[in-house]
Order: sequence, then C-alpha cells, then structure tokens
Amino acid sequence: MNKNQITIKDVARDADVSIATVSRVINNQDKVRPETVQKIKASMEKLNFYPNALGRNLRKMESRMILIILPSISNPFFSQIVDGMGEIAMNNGYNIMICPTKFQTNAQKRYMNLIATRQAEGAVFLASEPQDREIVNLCEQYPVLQCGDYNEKLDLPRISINNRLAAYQVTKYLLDMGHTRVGFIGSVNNSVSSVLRLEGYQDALAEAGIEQDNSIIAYADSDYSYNSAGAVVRRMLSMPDRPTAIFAISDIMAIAAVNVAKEMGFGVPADISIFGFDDIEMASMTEPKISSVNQSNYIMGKRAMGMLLDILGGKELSERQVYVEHQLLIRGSTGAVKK
Amino acid sequence: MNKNQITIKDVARDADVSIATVSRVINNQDKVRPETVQKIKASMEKLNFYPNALGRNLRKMESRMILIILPSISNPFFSQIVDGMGEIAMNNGYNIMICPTKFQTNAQKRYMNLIATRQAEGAVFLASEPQDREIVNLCEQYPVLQCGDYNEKLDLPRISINNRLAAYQVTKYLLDMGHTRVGFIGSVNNSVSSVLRLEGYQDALAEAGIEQDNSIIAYADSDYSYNSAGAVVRRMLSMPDRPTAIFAISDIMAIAAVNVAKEMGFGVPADISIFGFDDIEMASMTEPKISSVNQSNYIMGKRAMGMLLDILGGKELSERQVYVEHQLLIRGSTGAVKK
DNA sequence: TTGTAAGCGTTATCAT
DNA sequence: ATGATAACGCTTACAA
Repeated sequence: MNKNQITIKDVARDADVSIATVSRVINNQDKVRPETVQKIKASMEKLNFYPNALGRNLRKMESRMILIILPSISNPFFSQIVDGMGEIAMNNGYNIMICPTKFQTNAQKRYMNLIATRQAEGAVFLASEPQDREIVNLCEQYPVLQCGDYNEKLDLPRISINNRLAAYQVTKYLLDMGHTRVGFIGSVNNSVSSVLRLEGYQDALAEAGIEQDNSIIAYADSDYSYNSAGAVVRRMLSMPDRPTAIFAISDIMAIAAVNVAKEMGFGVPADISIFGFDDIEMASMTEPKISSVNQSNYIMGKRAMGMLLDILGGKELSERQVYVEHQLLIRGSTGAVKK
Repeated sequence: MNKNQITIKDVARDADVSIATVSRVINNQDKVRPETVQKIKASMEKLNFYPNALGRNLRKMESRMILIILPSISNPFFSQIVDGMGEIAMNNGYNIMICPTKFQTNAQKRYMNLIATRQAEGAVFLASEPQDREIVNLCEQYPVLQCGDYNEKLDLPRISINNRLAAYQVTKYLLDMGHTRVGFIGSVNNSVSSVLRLEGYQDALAEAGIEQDNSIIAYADSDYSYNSAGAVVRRMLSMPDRPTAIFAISDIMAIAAVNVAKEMGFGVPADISIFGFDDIEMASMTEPKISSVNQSNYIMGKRAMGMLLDILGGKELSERQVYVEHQLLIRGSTGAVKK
C-alpha cells in the first residue's frame, strides 16, 4: 500500500474548501463557483492529484469494466470485433478486459467470478460459449451477450451474421459456376456456426437438386487447425471422383486446402475452386487470394457493445437475436468449373 | 447499483458470528475454530455469497491488476507472450488487462491513467514504447517493464531477445550458404529492434569482408505491412544485380517477399532464399515454409511477468536488461546459392 | 454555493 | 477464538 497518496482531503485542505466541493469539481458538476473551480483545479495540478478510483468504485458500487471472453487473442478474426467493442465501451466510460480462455472452463470461471465479485459489470462471450452450470448461472444473473457464435439453448441475447444464409450463398455461387461436386470442410466441434454453415451448404444442394455425398463432407479438428484441415483435404482430393470445388468454413482451413491442392499438383482455381470464411487478413496474403465471407466485424463489435450497454442501462433490447451484414468476396481462388 | 447484494454482514447474521470472523474465513486464516468455519461456509453457500472485491480493494488499496500495453491484438506474435504473462500473473493472484493502443498516444494515456487512479498496479509495454512526457512520468513512478522492444532512453527494466546477435546469425547463415548478395528488408520505424537487426546484418557483412550495398537494403512501412513489403521486394528483385537472398525482419514481410518472388517467376529457394523473423504460425503455412527466428515467446512472457511481480513486491531486479533465448529455424525458404 | 457527515464492504487492530 | 470498531477514499443527501 502506498501510504502517501494524495487524496481529495489533501486537495481540499490546500484549496481551503471541503472535500465535497472537490468531489464536485472532479465530477464537473455545475453548482460550483467558477473561481472555486479554478482554485481547486490549481490545487489538484499542484499536488499532482489523481482521484482514487477504488474509493469511487466502492461508493458507487460499480467498476465500469466489461469482460470480453474469447478463446484466444491469436485469432486475427477477433481483432476488429474487439476494436469495435472497445470503441463503444470507451465512448461510454467503460473499460474492456480481454479474457482469453483457451477453452478452459476454469479460465471462464475465473473471469465470470470478476462479475460476481463486482470487479466487472457484464461480459460478451465472443465465439465461445458458457461451459458449465455455475458459469451459466452467472450469465443468467448478470448482463451477458453472445457474439459471433452462441449456445442456442441459453436465453441470452446474441449477435452474429446469418451463418446459414451466408453458407447457402457460397455454395450457390459455386454451383452457379458450374461445379456439381462441391466438397465441404467443417469442424468436429458442434458450435452453432459450424452447424448452420453445414445447413446452408445443404440448403443450396437441395435447391439445386443435388444429392448430398458424405464422402466429400469432412471435418477438421475442433480448433479449425491448419494441419488437421490439410490432412482432411488431402484425403478428399485423393479420391477418384474428387470435388472440383471446396467450401471450407474458415480461412485457415481454406489456406490449408489451397496449399495441399497445389502440393498435389492441382491448379487453383483451374482444377479446384476453394472458398473460405471470415476474410482474415491472411486470406489476401496467399497466391491466389482466397474467396471468403466477410463479416462486418468492426460493426458487429460496435453493435454488440451497444447492446450490452443498453442492458446495463436497464433498457429493453428490441431484438434478442441480431444479424449483422455479411458479404461474399470473390477472389482468385474460385472460378468456373473446367470443361 | 445492485441494492440487494449479499455482504459479509448478511453471512455474519446468518451464521451468528461477527463480520470479522467471516472475513477471516474468506481469507482462510487459521485462528478460527473448525466448527465455526463450517458454519460460516454453510451460510455463504446458502446465501450464495461472493465477497465484494470493491470493498477489499479499497481497504487493501490494491487492485491486483496488471496492464499489458501492446499495439494490437491481431499480431499473432503477441499471443504466446501474453499467455506466458497471464500464466504467471494468475498464479500470483493478479489479473491482466490487455490494452491495444493502435499506437495512439491517447490510448496509452487512458490505460496508464488506470494505474494513477489505482485501478491497476503496474504495466508491461509490449513491443511499444511510452509515447509522451506524461506517460513517461507515470512509467517512472510505477512498476513498468518493457518487453520485446524498448525505448533505450528510458531507465526502465526490459526483456527481449538479443536482436543484434540473432540478425548477425541469420545473415551469417545466408553468407555461409554461399550467398554474397544478401538483401535486407527493414522497417522505417526506428524501434530498437529494427535498428539492432540492421546492425546485426552489418556485423555479419563486415565480418565476411563484404561491403554494404544500400541498393539492396530497403524499408517497408512502419507497421511491417504485407503490401508495403511486397512493393519494396518487387523493386529489389527487378534490379539487374538482384540479391540471391533476402533477410526480412518480420515474417509477414518475408511472406510478402516469397509471394512476390514467386509471382515474378523466381524459385524459392532455388533462385532466392528468404529468411524471416518471429516464427509466427503463418510462417509455416506457406509453400515453402519460411526460415525464421523463433523467440521463446511463452518463456519471455513468463519471465517478464515474473520480473514485474518482483518489482511490485519490492524486490531488486538482479538484471535490468534480460535477454531470452532465440533459435534459428531453417525451413524450406532458404538454401545454398545456385552455382 | 458550500459544508457536514453517513456510508459503500471490506480488512485489520485491539480487546476480550 | 472471536467480537467491536476504525479506517480505506470517495459520493451524495441534507443542512446551512
């Protein structure tokens, strides 16, 4: 403990006023005479005074801190979302605390405990879902929002793109380019976004009257890892009746697909078209650049935080499930089927 | 404000003891009779009690929060470092707050103010340096550490790899492979790490008796961007007397170099060897995989946080400049010069 | 417009 | 082993 901290008491003494008046100046309330304000500000400057937020927080019973709970900061997909969230939080006097969990239940618990112990006021679960009973309990008691992905069994407000629609559009685009054998690379995890993207894929096939062929539907590890996706693609492309197009539900997996395809001697997109998802920066750093689905990340982040602040402010949300825009970006990795 | 919070008062009443005893149980102090402990724990359970950290924080005048100030979370290079820091912080009862600044002075100021206002107790500047007088002042008053990169004018403890040595080793390796024209792609920023890497490069040239040729030394934008590096490499490889090897001081720039080289019809490493720096995951997702310098990120993060906690604990640091191990990873993007 | 004083929930000191 | 109580720094009725 720093024993010689400057407090409002010191400022009050120096400026020869009461601590109440100092407090009023700190919070720039109007009912203080301009000369008094000047005098107090001079003292604060002179004493190099910073108000102790610990006192304020206790008195007001608030922390003005929002948690953003996500699997890992290394995923470039999260960066813009978090930026958008931070922007809105800052503008409203809130701080954000980025909480990487690595999918560890313990980490989630530790972070949610910050809310229970009043060190944070709410949380956004970004691309990750509350993982056990105790956590879910807390989520239900406090302002919590699900963003990007969600557990549909929980009655928590959520915001994401329309994954099913986007996946439908991607598949339809590939079909329209003349591909009839379109492979799908998903993930063994059962996240809603994974499931919905498969459903969108199926929607498009059904609409085109193409029967689903499970031999060209495959699943990479739950973390969408580059290596596991590569292995899966290699198997798929080794088949005699290989697909001429592949839809991978993450860019990392699409990059793996491109690299494996090229390694196996296939041209991309000459022999195989590959479509990704998320539009991470890396998707434009490959040769060819990868067609992908852009989620309006920054906007989604801003809207998400706006929603959470509404809840914190006691407002009713007009919608508890919000969809944000997405966009198909057609780049060099996809083209018409070879005749 | 949540008015009906359960406090130790409620627990005390329910368990028929004083609040002091409840507090003792919360902090599991020994001088409490086991039966009393049981009784109190039962009450806490029954009332679903979570101690209010705001009260504790004020009373103990501590926040147990450490800031990690970095340019952006999107850089994959930071992830492991932050993980290492988080690990050690958690083990010692501290929380970390990841603070992306986008190089905005205002953001730095806002975060450092959390320390001045007692909401955080110290900070690590990760790959970014304190940017103005007021911030530097705060850095000098409170426990602050520089990690990965640093401002050498500030008398703050720091931890990083030995950039100059690493760059020397990379260049020497390329020279040993028979390359005599080794290009260098730096960054226009004047960060210490950039400067030291150039010096290491020069060290190796000097040792080999090769005169520095400024036409094959170029600088990408300060953010090491993919596109600006690509442009610079394109220019360098268009020269009649082009280099046969390029050392780029970041993997992103090395990836750009590989892609540009291939686009221009050069073989990598057949015609041009390319060496990167940082060993980000992406460096192993290219074809060929990129030779790079691995910094022991996780270890560096752990040691950095250990140092900061030492300072917080009032210990003297044995060294104020710490170097962590690094390792040259030779992958497919580099090879012997073509005869 | 300014001051007095209570109180936020906790910990720690001092009694008992 | 336990209890009574002051104190941490601030905000906010309420009083003047």
